[in-house]
Amino acid sequence: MTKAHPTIAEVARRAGVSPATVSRVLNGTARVSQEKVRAVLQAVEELGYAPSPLAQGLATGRSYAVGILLSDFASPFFGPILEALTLELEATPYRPIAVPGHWSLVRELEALEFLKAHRVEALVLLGTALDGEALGELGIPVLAFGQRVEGPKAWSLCLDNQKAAYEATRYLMDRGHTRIVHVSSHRGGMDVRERLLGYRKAMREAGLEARVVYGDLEEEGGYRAAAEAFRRYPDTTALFAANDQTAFGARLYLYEQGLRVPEDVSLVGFDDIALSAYQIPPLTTVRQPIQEIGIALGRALRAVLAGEVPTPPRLELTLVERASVREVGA
Amino acid sequence: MTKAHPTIAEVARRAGVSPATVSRVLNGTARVSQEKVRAVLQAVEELGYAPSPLAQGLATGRSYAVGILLSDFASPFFGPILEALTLELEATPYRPIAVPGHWSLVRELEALEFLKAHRVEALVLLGTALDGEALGELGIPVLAFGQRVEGPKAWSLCLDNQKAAYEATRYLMDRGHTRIVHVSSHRGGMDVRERLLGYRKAMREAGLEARVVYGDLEEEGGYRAAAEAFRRYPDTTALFAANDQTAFGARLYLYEQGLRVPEDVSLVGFDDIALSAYQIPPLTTVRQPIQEIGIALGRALRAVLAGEVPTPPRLELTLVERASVREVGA
DNA sequence: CTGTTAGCGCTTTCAT
DNA sequence: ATGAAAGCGCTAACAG
Repeated sequence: MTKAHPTIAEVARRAGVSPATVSRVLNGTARVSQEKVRAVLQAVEELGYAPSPLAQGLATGRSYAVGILLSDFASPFFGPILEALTLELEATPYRPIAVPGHWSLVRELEALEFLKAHRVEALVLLGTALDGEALGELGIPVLAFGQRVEGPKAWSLCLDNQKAAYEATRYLMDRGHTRIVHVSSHRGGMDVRERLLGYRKAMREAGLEARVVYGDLEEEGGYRAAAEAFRRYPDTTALFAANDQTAFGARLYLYEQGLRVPEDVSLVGFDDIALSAYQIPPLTTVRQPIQEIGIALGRALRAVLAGEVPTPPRLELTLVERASVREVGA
Repeated sequence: MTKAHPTIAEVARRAGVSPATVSRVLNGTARVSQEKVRAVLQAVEELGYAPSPLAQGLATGRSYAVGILLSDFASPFFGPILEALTLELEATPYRPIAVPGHWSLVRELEALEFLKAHRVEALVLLGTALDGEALGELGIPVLAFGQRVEGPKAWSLCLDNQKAAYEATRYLMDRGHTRIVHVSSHRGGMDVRERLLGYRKAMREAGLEARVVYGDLEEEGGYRAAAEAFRRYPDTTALFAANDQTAFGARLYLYEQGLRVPEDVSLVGFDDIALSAYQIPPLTTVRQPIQEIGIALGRALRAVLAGEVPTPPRLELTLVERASVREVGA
C-alpha cells in the first residue's frame, strides 16, 4: 500500500531533484531540462502524488475557490442553475464551493463566514437575502442572480421580471380574463417583488382590481394561497403564480375542488422549471432560461476573476404558451 | 477599512501575547489566565479575526471537510437528500464539499481526485457509478446511498428496492392489471436494477409476461419509453416507472395520446419526490424517505468520523397510494 | 536551468 | 501559564 499523501519532498528525492524543480515542472513556472522533467513526471506517477491545495493556497495566497451561496440545494430552480454553473467552471482552474443558506438569514451569514474563511476569490449569490450590509467589506468580486448587489466589484444578472410579469398578466387579459389573482410571496428577493409590481401595473392600467395572495414559493404555500384566493375572490378565472412551484400547489387545490384547468380556471407560472412542461395540462409559464443563466454566471465569474468586466448577456424572459390558459368563455 | 485577513500574529501583538497563546485561547487547548483570555478575545473582536482553515489544515493535518459526490445538483431526488445532509452537518465542525459528477464516470473520477486533493476526511456517494476499483486505496471512510461500497471503512445505506418494486407490481396485479410495463434504465445504479428484479419476480410468479422498456431516469426518457411501450405493447394497462421523473414523462405521453390516468392506464412511480404529490392526478409511488435518508447519512457520517460504527437506521420503502392507479375495468 | 532559502498562517512540542 | 521555535507542504525569490 502506497502512502496516502506523498509530499513534494518525496517526489523530489525520488526524482533526484529539488522540491523547487518538482514545483516548476508541475506548474510550468520555468523551463526545466527534458531529463529532469521526465524523472519528475515518473516519480509523480509512481508515487501517485497530487499537490495539496491547502499548502498551495497557503503558499501562493490564492485558493482558486469560488463561493456559491444559494438558498437551498433542493430547489428545482436554483439547483439546475448551480448545475450549469459548476459545469461551466469545470474547464477553469476554479472550483466552486456551494453552501446553502437554508432560507435563513443567520445561516446565510454563517455560510458567508465559512466562505470568507476559506478565502474564496469570488462569491456568487443565488437568490439569497444578503444585502450590501453584510457584503460591504468583503473585498472580493460578488456576482448575483435575482438580487442586486452594489459595490466596485459587484455584478448582478437581472432579468426584467417586472416587464415579464406585466406581459403575462396582459396575456391573460387579452384572453378575456379580468378577475386575475396573483400569488406572490414575502419570501424570496427583489425579483418576486418585481413580478408583483408588473402584475399591479397591468391591472391598474386596465382598470382592474388587483387581487393578491401570498405563498412561500413552494408547492404547499401555493396550495394554501389558492384556497385563500378562492375564499376571498370566488369568481376568479385566472391565477398568475410568482413561480412554478406555487402554480403546482395551486393546481392541486383546483383539482381537489373540481375546478378544471384551463376550462374553469387558467393558470400561469413563472420560471419554467424542468417539470412544468410535464404538468397536466402542460403549464403556461414565463420562462427563465435556467441553463443560460448558469452559463452566463459562470462566464461572468471567469471574466471577473480575470480582471475583466463581464459583458451582460442578452437573456430574456419569455412567456411559453402551453395548455393551462384558455380564452374566457371559450 | 480593516485589513481583509488579519493573522494570528497581529492578534497576538495587539493582545500583547504570543501567537501560541492566541491559538490556545481560540482552541481551548490549554489553560490561559483570565486576563490574557480577555485581551485575546478583545483583539480578535476588534480585528475581526478568523483563523484560516487552510493554515489550520496544514498545521494539524485535519481538514474537517467531508466530500459529497453526487450525480447532479439538478436532481429532484438527490438535491433534497443533499439539502438534508448538509443541514444535519451544520451542528458539527465538519463542512461538506459537494461536487457533481454530471452523470459521467470520468467526471466522477475527476471529482474524486479533487476531493482527495482537498483531504476530505470522509466521502459520501450519492448515486454515483463509482465502484471499489476507484475507491480502493482511498484510506478514508466511504458512505454510500443507493450503491454498495465495500471495504473496512465502508458503510452503505441500502433500502430494499427489490422488495418494494415487487410489492408495487403486486399492488397493480391485485387491482386486476396483468399487462404491466416496467420502465427501467441502464443509467443509475444498483437500486434501479433491483427494482427491475423485483418487477420481474412478481411477474414471473404470477405467470405474466415481463414487459420492460428503458428510459434515462429523467422526464424526457420517460416520455420516449412510454411511446415505445405502447408501440410494442398496445394493450398495456399499467406502467410502473423506475422513478418519478420517468413517470412524469410517461404521463405526458399518455396525456398527448388521449389516454386518461387512471381510467385508461394506471401509473406507479418510485421515489416520491416533492412534486409527485402535486401531479394531476397525484402520483401513486414508492416512497423513499428522502429527508430521513439525508439525516441518516449525516448521522452515520458523524459516527464514522468519531470512530464509531453507525447503527443502521430503520428506513422502509412504502407504497403511497394516491390517485394514479385504478382497478382494471372499474 | 536548478538548488537553497524563506516564508504563507497556524498548531504544537519544548522549555521556562 | 506562556513564549520560542519548529514544522505542516508548497511556492517564489535569490543566487549560482
